[in-house]
Amino acid sequence: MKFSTRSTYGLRAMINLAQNWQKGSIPLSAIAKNENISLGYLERIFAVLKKAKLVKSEKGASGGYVLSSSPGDIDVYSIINALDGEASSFHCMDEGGKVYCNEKCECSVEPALLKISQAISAALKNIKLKDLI
Amino acid sequence: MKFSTRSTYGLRAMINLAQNWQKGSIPLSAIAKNENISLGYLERIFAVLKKAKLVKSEKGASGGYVLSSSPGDIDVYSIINALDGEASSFHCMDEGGKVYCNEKCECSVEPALLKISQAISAALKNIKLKDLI
DNA sequence: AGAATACCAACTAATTTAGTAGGATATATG
DNA sequence: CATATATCCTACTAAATTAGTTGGTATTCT
Repeated sequence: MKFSTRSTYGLRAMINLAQNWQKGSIPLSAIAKNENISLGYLERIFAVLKKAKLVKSEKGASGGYVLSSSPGDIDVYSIINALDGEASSFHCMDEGGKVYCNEKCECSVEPALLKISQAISAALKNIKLKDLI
Repeated sequence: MKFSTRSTYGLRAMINLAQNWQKGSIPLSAIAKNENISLGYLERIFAVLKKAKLVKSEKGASGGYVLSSSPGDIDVYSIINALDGEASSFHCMDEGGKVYCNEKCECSVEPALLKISQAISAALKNIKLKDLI
């Protein structure tokens, strides 16, 4: 289970923003250069992060992105969940955690997969950006 | 971060084996039918699980697969790690946990990604097959 | 002998991923 | 006001991965 580059890039960028939090808006071009990530790709990643209300943007010269709340209030789960879909869920599990592997599914594995899912979510929710600086 | 069907199928099959542990070898055809998974695909999944020494096989009629140790001794981390590569690692992180996003990488995110990686691994190592029956 | 099983390799269609290209819109600053 | 610097938006593409199929071979129980 590897994280996609999308998640990885997103996380690295968010950590970058957290490190420069007091400096106000940071343009993506700076982050792209810092982290050696393609600017165009990073733009689309930030479109998602913005939609998830994890960052705010300011247009125009000297604009850029800022965290929408303090590094202590944003957890890793939210970031990964926004970028790679429902974090720690399984192929045969829908958004609510319901398993649908069989038609007549009184599926014996449902509680098992759910348990694993929740363990990972809990672990990620417990890590805040502040802890990663 | 979704688990691939490979991991999901593998987990479901392993849970199935754990449930039938006392019955000895179970043929893949039974699991495939039970779990509604394509037999050919399941065969390749079990080739990996066997290589990782998580299951043992017996050829021939009335053969099949058994867990290599008791359901209390096999954890979810081992299964997912075998099937989907180093569990909870990142795009820019090699097997040892070293980050290589930049050439001149005294990379500031390395400890961060490592911390996340380890949190997930720990959560998964803590769940045994026995806990999922 | 025959059936059931593990084991193995090659091929394929579909999807996802990561990245590129080219622009439109907004805004701070000289 | 002009310009540079941003976000924002859409479409395209090459590469990789994924899930699955097919057609076998080797082994062993009955």
